[in-house]
Amino acid sequence: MSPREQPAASQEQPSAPQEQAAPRRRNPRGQGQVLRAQLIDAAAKLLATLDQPESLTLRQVAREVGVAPASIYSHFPDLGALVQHVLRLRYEELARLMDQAARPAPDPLADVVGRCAAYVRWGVGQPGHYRTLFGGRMPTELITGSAHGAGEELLGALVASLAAVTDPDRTRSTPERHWQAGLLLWTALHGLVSLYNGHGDMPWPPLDDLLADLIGLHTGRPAADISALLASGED
Amino acid sequence: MSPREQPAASQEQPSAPQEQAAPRRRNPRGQGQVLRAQLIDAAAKLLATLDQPESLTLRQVAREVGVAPASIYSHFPDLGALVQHVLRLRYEELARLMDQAARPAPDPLADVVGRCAAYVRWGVGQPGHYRTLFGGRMPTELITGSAHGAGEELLGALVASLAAVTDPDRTRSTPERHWQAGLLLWTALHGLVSLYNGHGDMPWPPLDDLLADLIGLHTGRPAADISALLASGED
DNA sequence: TGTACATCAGTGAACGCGCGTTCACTGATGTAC
DNA sequence: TGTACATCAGTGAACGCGCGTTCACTGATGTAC
Repeated sequence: MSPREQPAASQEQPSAPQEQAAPRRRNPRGQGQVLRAQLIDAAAKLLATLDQPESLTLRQVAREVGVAPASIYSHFPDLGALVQHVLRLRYEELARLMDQAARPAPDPLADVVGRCAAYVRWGVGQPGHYRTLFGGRMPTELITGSAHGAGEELLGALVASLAAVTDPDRTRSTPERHWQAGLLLWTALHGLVSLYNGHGDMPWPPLDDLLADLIGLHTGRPAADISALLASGED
Repeated sequence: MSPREQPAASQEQPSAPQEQAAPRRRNPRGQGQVLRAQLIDAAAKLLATLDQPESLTLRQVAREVGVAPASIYSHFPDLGALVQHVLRLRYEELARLMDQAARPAPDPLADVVGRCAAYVRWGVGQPGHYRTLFGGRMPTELITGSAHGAGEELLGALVASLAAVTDPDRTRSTPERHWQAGLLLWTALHGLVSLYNGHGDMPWPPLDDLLADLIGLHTGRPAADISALLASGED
């Protein structure tokens, strides 16, 4: 993981997609869903880029695509629906990355380390998306409210993964305590990502060192073992 | 700590301070600073109450006090300066509460437990303020940027407090590792407050149980000891 | 003791802006006869 | 093979709103002479 890079600030300049030249051609007949995909891409890009993603506007998305604001209504009832769609995609992406990071794991510790590392790396790599998903009121209304429940899936997998390390044969503790331990691990990961993203000016140690200590505390394993697994799991 | 109470939602109804009756009397001659104090109080109340405190507007503050929007400019150059002032007060309040919670502590463990409990209780008691202080970009610009540095004070005290438990005679570890451990404790506390405030719909265990486990992990002490200290430290 | 003046603590109207949303429309393309 | 029509994929102008900020002003109160 790189020591610390500025998260591509550029708040107020959406890069002016096509200023005056090439004023976007209307899609041909059966291709209405092309704009839909472009709107999703543009909203995703803006949510990832803006450092206050909650203030994304419908007109910003329209400008980014190069389309009239009214055109969005042909594809989404309002901006909320578009953002909700993007968040669902991001959520699925994160859950998939975590599962993929865990799948090749040769043992339970590597599994939980893989999941945690995937979570933290995704979070610090896309601060805007992370903030939109987990930073405030949005997720409750958009994700859980949409009867999707990827949040509980993600957390459930983490709980199981942690329990497999701390209580391999599930005899030492109760499901309630496993849940509580997994929840606590999640809050720790969230706190790390969230403060790291928001307070870049502080003197942060390398993220992998913090992550190794963090996982070490929650699993009861030596941080050195975790560090080795983290290093082997880097791209 | 109470099991879980709704954080006084009421987003769009600032309680209509004085609808038509009693239209606020101008302050007498030397009392110009009275409005200043009222503006600070109103901004503090709104920041604490709104569940998206970052979208506070100058006109909302003016309405809350019952004053013309332009009147604010006599006391603050803009809304940012007013918010900055409020945040500084809240920050000092939090730091003071943490110190007070630690002061009567008979031993290092009670000291760190007192500090953590004060932090978490303040955070879940005033979600809006917590979010404004620690939830995003604001603190960096407003607090640290204002050459105040209460953030580092708060964190520094926590680092020292934790080190007094894990390394009483400061021989087992280095200042760098103490710093890293304290920082990790802070991120854990932040993650707990932040997710608890933002995801009230999840099945949360009692906050004190989570806090006891959390401090237990970071100090290496039994959670039962922490629980006892937490219970004795309640109001 | 009276009075002109200065100052204080705001007010009220106006500005220009970006916003979400609506509505009638437009022009290209496919399809029925 | 031609032509009227339907549909698709948007457009462009307008609306009303709340916002930050400005500017000339107002009315009460203190102060100098």
